[in-house]
Amino acid sequence: MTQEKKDKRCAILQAALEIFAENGFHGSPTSMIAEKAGVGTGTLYRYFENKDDLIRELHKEMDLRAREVILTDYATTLPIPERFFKLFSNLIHYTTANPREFRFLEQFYNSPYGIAVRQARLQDPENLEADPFVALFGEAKKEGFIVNLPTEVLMALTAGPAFFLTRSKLAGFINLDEELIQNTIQALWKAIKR
Amino acid sequence: MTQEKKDKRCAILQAALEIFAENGFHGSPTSMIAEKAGVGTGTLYRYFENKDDLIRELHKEMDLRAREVILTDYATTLPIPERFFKLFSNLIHYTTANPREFRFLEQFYNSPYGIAVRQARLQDPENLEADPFVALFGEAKKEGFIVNLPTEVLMALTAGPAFFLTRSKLAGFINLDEELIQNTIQALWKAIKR
Amino acid sequence: MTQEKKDKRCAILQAALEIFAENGFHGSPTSMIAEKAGVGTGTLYRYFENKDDLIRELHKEMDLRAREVILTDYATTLPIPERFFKLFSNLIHYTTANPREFRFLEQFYNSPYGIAVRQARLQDPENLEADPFVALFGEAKKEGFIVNLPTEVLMALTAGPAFFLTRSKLAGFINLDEELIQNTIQALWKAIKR
Amino acid sequence: MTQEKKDKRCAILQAALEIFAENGFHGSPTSMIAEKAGVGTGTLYRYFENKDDLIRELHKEMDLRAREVILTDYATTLPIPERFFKLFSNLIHYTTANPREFRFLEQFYNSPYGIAVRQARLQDPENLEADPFVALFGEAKKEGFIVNLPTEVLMALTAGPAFFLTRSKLAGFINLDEELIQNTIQALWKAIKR
DNA sequence: GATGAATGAGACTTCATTCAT
DNA sequence: AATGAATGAAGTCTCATTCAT
Repeated sequence: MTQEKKDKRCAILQAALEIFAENGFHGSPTSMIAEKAGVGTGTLYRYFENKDDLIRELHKEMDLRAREVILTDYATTLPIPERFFKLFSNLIHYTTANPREFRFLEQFYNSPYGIAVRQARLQDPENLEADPFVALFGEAKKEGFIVNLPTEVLMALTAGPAFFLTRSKLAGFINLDEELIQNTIQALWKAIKR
Repeated sequence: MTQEKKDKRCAILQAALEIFAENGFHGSPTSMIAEKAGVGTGTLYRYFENKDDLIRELHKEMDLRAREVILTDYATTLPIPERFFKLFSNLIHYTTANPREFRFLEQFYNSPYGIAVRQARLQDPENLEADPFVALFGEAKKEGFIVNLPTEVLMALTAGPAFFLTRSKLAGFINLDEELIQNTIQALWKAIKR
Repeated sequence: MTQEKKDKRCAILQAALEIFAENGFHGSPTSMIAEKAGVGTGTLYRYFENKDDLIRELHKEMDLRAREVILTDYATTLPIPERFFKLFSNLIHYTTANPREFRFLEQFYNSPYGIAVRQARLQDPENLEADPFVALFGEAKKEGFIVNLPTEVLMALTAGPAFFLTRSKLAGFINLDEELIQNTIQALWKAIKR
Repeated sequence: MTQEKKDKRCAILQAALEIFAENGFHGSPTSMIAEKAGVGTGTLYRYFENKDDLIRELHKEMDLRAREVILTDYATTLPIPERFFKLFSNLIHYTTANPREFRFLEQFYNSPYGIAVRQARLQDPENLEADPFVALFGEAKKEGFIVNLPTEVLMALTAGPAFFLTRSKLAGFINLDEELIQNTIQALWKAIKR
C-alpha cells in the first residue's frame, strides 16, 4: 500500500521532470504529466497540493539526488585541490549526463520558487555549512589555497562556468570530451588559486 | 506624429521589459503590459504582430543597447589585457546597473527564441566576428595571451561568472563594490591567461 | 457513464444546431452554444476539438439523419417515376418539417467546409454512387425516362426548386400544403422527363 | 466635389463587393475594404453609417445593376415564351459572368438582411409588380401559357435551378456552355408550361 | 472632409483544480 | 483511494467604430 503510494508519487515526479525539462513549467499541463505518469488527473492532486507544490517537491528530490551524485567518491579527508577537482568533475559530468535534471534545476532556480529557496538557504547558516561547495571554499580559504574572495564570488567563478558550459553543450554549441572537461576545471582552479 | 508613434511603441517596450523581468514571459499577459504602458490592449497589436513578435523586438532593442554600453570606451587598438578588463568591467557594470535588462536578456537567451538566435549567430561567421568577445578571444589566442581553449569554453569561463555574479547580486546574495568587481575580473583573467 | 457522455455531446450538438440555424456560424459564439446546452464553456472542447470540428461533426450527424429520413419507404425496386416522386416528396417534407436542420445544412454546403465536402464527394465515384439522387438520375437516363443532361444539371432542375421553395416557406413567403407539394413535384418531373 | 464624393463612395462599394464575395461578410474587416478602396478607415464611416449599412447599400446597387442587365433586350411586347427565354438567358449569363455579384447577392439573401428585404418587398404590391419575373409569370398565367401555380412556386421552379446551376459552375462542379444553358432553359420552360 | 491610430468588447481556446462516482 | 469529466477564469488576438488632428 505504502509502496504503491510511493510508486505513484514517484511516477508523477518522473513524468513531471521529463515534461518540465522539455516544455517548461508553463508548457506542461498537469493533465499531460498525469497521463505520462499513467495516473488520473485528479490523482496528481492527492499526492501534491497543486502544481506549485509538485514543482517544489520535484526540486527537493532532484536537489537531493544531485547532491548525492556530486559527492560520489568525495571525501573531506582528501587534499583540498583533489577535492576541488573531484567536486567539479562530478558536477559537470552530472549536469551533462542528466540534461533533464539540469534543465529542470536551472528553470527552478531562475524562477520565483528558486529565488526564495536560495534566499532561505543563505539565511540558515547550518544549511549553508552542509553545502559541500561552501564548506570546501571555506576550508580552502582558511588554509590559504585560494584567494580570499567572498564565497558567493568563488561560487560564481567556478559554478558559473560549469553551468554555462553545460548549457552550451545541451544547446549543441560545443562538444565536451573528457579532456576538455579536465582542462576547464584546471582553468577554474587557476581562477581562484592563490 | 511619427514621434508619438515611436513614443507609444517605446512605452509598450518599456512596460514589457519591466513586466517580463518581474514575471517572466508566461506570467505577463499582454493586457498587463498594455495597461502599464497606458494604452489599450488592442493598441499593442498595432505595434507588434503578436506577443512573440513583441518579445523578439524587445530583444533586438535590448541587445543593441547592451552592446553599445558594453563597448563604451572600448578600442581594439588597446593592448589585449586592457581590452579584456574594459570589456568585462563594462559588462558587469551594465548588468548590475540594469537588472531589468539583464533579467530579460537572460530569460530570452534561455528560451526557445534565444536558442534559435544564438544558433543563427553561430552559423553566420560574419556575425560571429562582430561579437567583441569572440573577436577578443580570437586575437588573444593568436597572440598567445591566453590558453588555447575553444571560444565557447572561454566564454563559459568569463561570461559564466559574470552572469552568475550578477544574478547573486540582484537576488541580494552579495554586495558588489568596485573593488570586488575588479578582483573578480582579475580572477577571470587568471583563469584564461597562459 | 457512456450514456451521460453521449447525452452531453448530444446536448451540445442540439444547441449548436439551433443557434447556428438562427444566427449563422459567425453569429454563434461557442459560449452561447455551451450555455444553451447547459454545460460550461470548456466542456464543449472536451467533445470537439474546436468550433470547426463541432460544425463538421454536426454536419455528419445531420447529413446522416437527413439521408435516413429521405430514404423512408424508398426502394430501388420501384418504377423510376415512383422513385422520383417518393424521393422528392420525402425531401421537401423533411426540409420543411425540420427548418433548423435545413438552414444548417444550407449554410454548411455554401460555406468553405461544405464546398470541400462536396468536392471530395464528387471525386470519389464510390461515394457518388451511394447518393440516391445521383443513382436515380443515372438509371433514369439509362432507361430513357428522362432527358440526357449532365447529372449536375438534373440536380439543379430538381433540387434547386425544392430548396428554393423550402426557403420561401421558412421565410413565410408561401404556405405549402400537400397538394401544392405534389403539384410542384409534378412540375419537377415535367422539367426532366423525356 | 460631388463627383469626388461619388467616386469615393463607388470605390468603397466596389472594394466591398470584391472582398465580401471572396471572404464573406464576417471575414471582411472594414479596414480591409477601406484599404482596397484606397481611402482611410474612418472615411468609410462618412459614406456609410456602419458595416451593416454598407452591406445594405451595396445590395441596393447590385440589385439595381443586376435588374438592368437582366432586362437587356427584353421587351414586354414580345411573345411570352420569347420573354421567358430572354429573361432566363440573361439571368444565367449575368450570374455566371459576374461571380462576385452573384456570390454577394446569394450571401445577402441568405442573411438576416436579405430575409427582411424580401419580406418587405412581398408586402409592397407595387414593388412586386415591378419585378419582371413576377410580372411575366402573372401575364403568362393569365394568358394560359403556363400552369396555374403560385408565383412563388413558379419562381422556385425557374430561378431555383438557375441559381443552383450557377453555384455548381462557380464551385467548379460543371462546365456551362451556351448549348447547355439553352437546354436548361428549355427544361425550365417544360416545368411550367401548360 | 479625410484620416488612421486608438480602443475595448468579445471571440476562441487552454488548463489548474474540483468533485461526483 | 482513484478517477477523469466538468468547469470557468484567464489568456491571446480581432475588428467595428470613434475621434483628435
